Amino acid sequence: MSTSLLDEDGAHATAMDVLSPDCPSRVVFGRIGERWTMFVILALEPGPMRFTALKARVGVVTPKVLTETLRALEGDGLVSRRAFDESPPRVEYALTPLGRSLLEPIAAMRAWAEAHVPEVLASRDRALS
Amino acid sequence: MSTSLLDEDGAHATAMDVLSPDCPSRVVFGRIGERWTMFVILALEPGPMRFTALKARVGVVTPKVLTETLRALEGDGLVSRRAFDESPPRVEYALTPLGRSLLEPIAAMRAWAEAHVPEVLASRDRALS
DNA sequence: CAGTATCCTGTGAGATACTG
DNA sequence: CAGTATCTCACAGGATACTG
Repeated sequence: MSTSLLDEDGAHATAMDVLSPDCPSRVVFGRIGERWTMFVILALEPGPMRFTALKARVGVVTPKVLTETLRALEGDGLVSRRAFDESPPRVEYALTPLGRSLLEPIAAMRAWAEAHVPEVLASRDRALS
Repeated sequence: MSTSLLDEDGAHATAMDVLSPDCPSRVVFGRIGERWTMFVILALEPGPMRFTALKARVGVVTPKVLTETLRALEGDGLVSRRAFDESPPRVEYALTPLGRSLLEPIAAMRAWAEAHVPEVLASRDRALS
């Protein structure tokens, strides 16, 4: 993958590349690894949303951290920020088309979670004994 | 999702649940958030592997961290550990069926990365100016 | 070979308070 | 309302050395 993005052969052929330090995959796995990214993206799924509403949906996140996350996602082109020149201020965050496209693989993860989390939890219980 | 795993309606209906503190999704997103999980799983894709070989595939990881990661994945039932009573010692790690099933959503992420990482990187460049 | 055992550090993230 | 500004800290993770 780091050497050939358009590689057309099977999964095994590119499996090693993801492990190379300069592989673009690290970008993705690095970003989704950040604690709040996924939640913000999922929270934005219904549509454009104001800061406070977003914060409420995400839950316990502090404004500082939410802002940091949003800036990062903006920088990645996954989220757009639109400020209206009003008083009181009004700002709307939304997923960009690129950001919306991430919903699909995230959905795959969620589907996996729904299907298999019970097994994982059972395994964890067993591990404790 | 936290309230109804078998919910059959659309994505929007369950979008909020993932944000609840007790949602099982957190288990997944929490685990994949750990820095080395994905890499270990991907590294194990080809088949059973010894500690040192695994370490070499994953790259720069230290033995301590690799061990921690493996123990966690073992606890989750995603990876199995098999020790042969020989000298020198020999241990083989492998994906369990459950662990192998995780390869699918991971593949979706990788596919997304392959398709869109250039856009993300371009956006980051723009953000720096 | 397959790990442990220590020690150490950066930083992601929380708490709290304040402002254009 | 939509953030900033500080301060603080746990802890994931790294470096290094050692062992059954």
